[in-house]
Amino acid sequence: MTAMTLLPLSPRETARRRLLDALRREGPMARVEIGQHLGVSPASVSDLTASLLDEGILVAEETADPASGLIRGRPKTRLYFAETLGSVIGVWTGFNRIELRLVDSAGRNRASRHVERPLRSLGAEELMDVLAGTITAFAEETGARDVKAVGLACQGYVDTKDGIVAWSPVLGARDLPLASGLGDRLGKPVLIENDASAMAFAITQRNSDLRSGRTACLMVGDGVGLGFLIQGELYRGARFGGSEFGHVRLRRSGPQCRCGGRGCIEAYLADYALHRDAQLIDHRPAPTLLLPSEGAMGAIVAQARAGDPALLNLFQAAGEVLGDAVGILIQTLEPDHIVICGPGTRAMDLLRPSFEAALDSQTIPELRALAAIHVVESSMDLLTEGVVMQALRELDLDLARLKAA
Amino acid sequence: MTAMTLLPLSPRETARRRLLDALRREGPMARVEIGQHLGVSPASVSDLTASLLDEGILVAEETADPASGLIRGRPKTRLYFAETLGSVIGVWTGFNRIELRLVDSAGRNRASRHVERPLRSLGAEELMDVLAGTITAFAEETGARDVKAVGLACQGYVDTKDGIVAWSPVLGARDLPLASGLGDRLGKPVLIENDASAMAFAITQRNSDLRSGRTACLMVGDGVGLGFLIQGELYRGARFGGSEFGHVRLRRSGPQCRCGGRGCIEAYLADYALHRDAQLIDHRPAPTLLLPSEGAMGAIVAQARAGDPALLNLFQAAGEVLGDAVGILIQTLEPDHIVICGPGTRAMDLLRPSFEAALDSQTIPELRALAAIHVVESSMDLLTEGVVMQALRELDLDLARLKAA
DNA sequence: TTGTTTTATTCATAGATCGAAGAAATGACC
DNA sequence: GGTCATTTCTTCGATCTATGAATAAAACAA
Repeated sequence: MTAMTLLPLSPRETARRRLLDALRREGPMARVEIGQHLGVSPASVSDLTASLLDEGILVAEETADPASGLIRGRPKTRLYFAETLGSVIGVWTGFNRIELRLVDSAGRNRASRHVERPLRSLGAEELMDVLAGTITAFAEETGARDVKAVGLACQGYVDTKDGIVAWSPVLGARDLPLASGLGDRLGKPVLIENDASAMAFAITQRNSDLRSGRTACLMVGDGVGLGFLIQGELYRGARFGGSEFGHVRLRRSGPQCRCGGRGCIEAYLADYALHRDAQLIDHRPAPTLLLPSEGAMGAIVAQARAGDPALLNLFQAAGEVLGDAVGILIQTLEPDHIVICGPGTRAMDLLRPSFEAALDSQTIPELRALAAIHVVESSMDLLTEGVVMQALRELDLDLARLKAA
Repeated sequence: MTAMTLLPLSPRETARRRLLDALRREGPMARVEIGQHLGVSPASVSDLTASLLDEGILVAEETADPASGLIRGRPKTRLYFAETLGSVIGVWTGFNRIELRLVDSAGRNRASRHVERPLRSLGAEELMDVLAGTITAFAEETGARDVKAVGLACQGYVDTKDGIVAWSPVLGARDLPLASGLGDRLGKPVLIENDASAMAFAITQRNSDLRSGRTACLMVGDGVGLGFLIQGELYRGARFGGSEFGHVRLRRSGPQCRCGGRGCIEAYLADYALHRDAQLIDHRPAPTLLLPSEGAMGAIVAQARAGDPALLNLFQAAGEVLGDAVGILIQTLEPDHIVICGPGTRAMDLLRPSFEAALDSQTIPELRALAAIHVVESSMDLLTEGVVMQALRELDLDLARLKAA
């Protein structure tokens, strides 16, 4: 699945996308409501929905809206995605874990699962075999019928347009044509995306405030990533990748990072880093870079909350790095919104004092005041949600172009 | 002059702007050439140019293109800006210097000048009186007839849309309504812009490669600023300002910066910083934050090139900071082009070894390779060129809307 | 049955762009 | 000098998108 989103869209395609996006976010709507929601005339909505009904993408709901029982006038006929359109699978690949999600064409969750599986040591072909196998097994287990596309999110610099992983610390890959490799194995279109971008997309889809202006979503979890959106659309750098902000070096000789460098933001804040450093405090065996379980991370956080001074130091240092990172974002991009998200927010109470001190100490107060900072508690499955939404959008376009041809 | 550029433009206005921009960049062109240049049909060009000729913005050249003497067929009639449209003044305000430039409506330079004048100590009203006086005097000296607008660039966070300087280290201003204040005094529309953004705009207007994709222009001079462009249009943060990348803190307890903080990028790289630190080496009197003359800076560079070890250390540290700064830009924004520009490039030979070492040591090689780094030697007068171009663009829009009303 | 109200569609219009046909202005050639 | 070829520019009709206004549709209310 070449990400056609990134190529210029015709006015019709843009309008169509806006309509379908709104329906996925808001649920079934009548034509009038769609018009009001999008700021478009009823005539245009009628025209657009006529094509979409004709193509079988939308269907009119049989049952009337129960809430409208008391109002008189012609009842609304709400429109929604046809059940017969099939489903889409979203995947996230971490250092040693694969998360999977099955959704229908409306984006509603049907099943989700995760599998523990180290991926770093695998060669390119083996990696793609394992992923294809895992996805196929998931589809079979869940009885997924008619899977139309697969979306996959992973850490690293991902060329979403051409479907190539240019660089990834968790896959150990260089210029890996993952989309075509998986696509060939599965016989379906595959869209790939940077994981922080995927989560940022999911979060902004859920909050309309974050879709206007500029929103920087800093995801803290397995790694640290940045998803940056301008007017609700993901920012793309050279080769249409996202950002590798997590691998900005903040301290010249800091702890080891998965990328091979030292002192990266990620090397202080990511789960693997906190877990490793907590192990070192207890003089445990050689640290690994594996993604620790949520249970293990919860134990560390609980121990810190209980007052363990060494662990408190760890979180204090991490909070300081987080403050420095957000400070750089503010002074560089001056976003309207900064969202701190991902599993790492579980320890936000421990991070916050040093986070705010570091942030305030290095930003110009007038500029600091312009950015609203949101903390959104979100787990890894928001990643699969984000990438699945993107795959659905691409599918919408494919269907339109299929009809046109 | 409320910067209407930042409000959504109608399709007609967008087409009109693209046409006039192309004419200013390329010089007089025939309609066919414009069509080829912009990728637009001859019919559309005819339509647009008819309005522009009608409005008196463009005129057809009387003299035929001498190069086309040998070719047969109907000769081209080249179009260009009417001489009668008046002129525009561009201004840059530094810490203790004002640069001025007068251009005609085609953007051609007519006169330029600079004035030494400390501005930091002035109050808001006094500052605007001084600026208005300087601009009026410049207009009189140069015999500028019919000045239609003024563009002013300065350091700091500038709300270009509403014409307010939200924060500026050189003006000591907070939320200063500079555009309206100057506009009232001069009786003309005034556009204000961050200085690094203005220079970035001028540089990208001169090089078409830099107008596609994402271009980050790091200006090193009186201060350090970032102008970031996406597809040739300036990136705007919250409140429609640019970036204050120069005040990103790189070293936790580095040298004093004009912004009041310590260890900012600017505090190592700006002319005032290098000059101050060079003075300190020689145990000269208390350092000031004044902008040193080009002569003084040239002397320091010459002395370093001659092998002065203390000065070489200074430039080595500055180069390292430059490398760190560019590294952050690459990993955060992954631009297609990075331009290092401004008077600071005069010492690029001294900066380069430590610059490249620092850059390579902290960027992921695969990502580092995606960004082309350009060094553009450019003096302060490219700043006034940039802001004058922007004021001209606004004027184009004003004229169109005047006719429409 | 006849209105009233709200929803949805149809239709004519406006704006923008384009391809193709035609008009204009010149040199080439006999 | 007259005709033709060639290139530039304009005009005209067609297409596409979006809209307001008029119309049709589907209910409830009296």
